[in-house]
Amino acid sequence: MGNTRDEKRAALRSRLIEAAEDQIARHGIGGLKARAVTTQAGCALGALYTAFEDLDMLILHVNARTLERLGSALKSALGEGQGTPAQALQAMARAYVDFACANRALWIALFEHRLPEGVETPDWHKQDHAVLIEVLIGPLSQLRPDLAQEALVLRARTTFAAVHGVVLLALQGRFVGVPMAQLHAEVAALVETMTRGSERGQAETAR
Amino acid sequence: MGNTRDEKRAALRSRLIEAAEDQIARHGIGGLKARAVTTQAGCALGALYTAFEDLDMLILHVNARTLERLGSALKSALGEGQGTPAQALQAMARAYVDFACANRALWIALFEHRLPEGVETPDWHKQDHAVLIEVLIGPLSQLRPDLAQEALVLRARTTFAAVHGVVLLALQGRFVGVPMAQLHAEVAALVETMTRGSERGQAETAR
DNA sequence: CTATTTCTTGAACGGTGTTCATTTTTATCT
DNA sequence: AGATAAAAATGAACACCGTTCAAGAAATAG
Repeated sequence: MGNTRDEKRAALRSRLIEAAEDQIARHGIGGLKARAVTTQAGCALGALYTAFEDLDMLILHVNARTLERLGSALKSALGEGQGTPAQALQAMARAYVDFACANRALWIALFEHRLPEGVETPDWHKQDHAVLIEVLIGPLSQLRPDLAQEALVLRARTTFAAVHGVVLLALQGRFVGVPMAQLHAEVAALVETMTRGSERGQAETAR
Repeated sequence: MGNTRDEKRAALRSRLIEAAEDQIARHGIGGLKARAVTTQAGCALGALYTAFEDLDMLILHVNARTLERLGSALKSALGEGQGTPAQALQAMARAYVDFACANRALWIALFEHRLPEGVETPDWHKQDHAVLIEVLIGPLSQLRPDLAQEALVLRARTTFAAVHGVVLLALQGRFVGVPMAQLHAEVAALVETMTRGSERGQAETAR
């Protein structure tokens, strides 16, 4: 049996990711410690560095899993919210807020984690984020048929970032953030304002 | 002379804040080290802890200074952008983007820094953030005279957070962020969309 | 069963923020 | 001014962190 090696290696990686996910969910990204995670995964301290290059890379794998679940939630909301583009955007915004609230620490880890100075995010993980923008392209292109593909992608990033900013400041508990009790309502109001502004603005943009 | 003690103490605090500001500006908030900052301030390692409770508290003082400068920039933009509320909001958004770009690391430090689990931000520093919302109340109340004061404050926080999100993801260099080259244009487009949506939405909100 | 290769282990390393006994400086009192 | 008391500055020492690597354990091949 020559594949026991690879199987054990994969199992170790899996156990480490699971343990890291649990640690981050419970203590935040700053509470992820190499010793705690290896103990919980049932391996030696050094084993972490045979499975992953780095603690940072382990975090990236946790984030990849979180993004996968978040992507599913958004796609599901996009499927259910079939009607006007405005309804689709509202459904996805709601799903985004719900996911962030239900997976607070893991969601925050997606955007709080920073690689050390000079280290670039690996390409495989960059692509994991793409879904956050892709789901917006459809409804946005209906709302703004005047925009070219390039401008549409930019506007999708901007739209995502706007909603994201409201959720982030709220969940981080920042002083300037919206209180959690009003988060759903305020995000809904923002999306409504943005869709209305787009509908009306569409004609004038060409000047 | 009995005030030499307090003068020296104040001078030490000032030197430490200045050194910390320089370190953060050059190496980011993660590059702020107690030994480097005390060396640059010309004092012993332990002196830091006679002047401030903590490295975190030193960072809060740096952030307070940054917020003061940012507040001035926003107020100045509000004063110059006298015309329609839409113009005022555009002027302040532009000033916000300009400030963030010109003070990248210090601005990022405002929102990336997190206190350890369980430690609450002191009240004096919470109030330092208030200006970010206050400058929006005026133009927003003109744009939405239908909203009560309470709802207006909420909407101001949401509006700020939306613009903030776009700037943050861009300056952090996140994959889903808007490229820096398009940041000004996209923020301007977002503010325009939001103001148009508000003007049009104002009547319908009561249902 | 032995020899060889491969992987796993955890003590050790360098670097971090923070503390505290010691020294040095400052203020007070005759 | 000099002696004494109070206060503050100092930096070695501590606890904890991520990461490495010589040594041991395990798996594979002969």
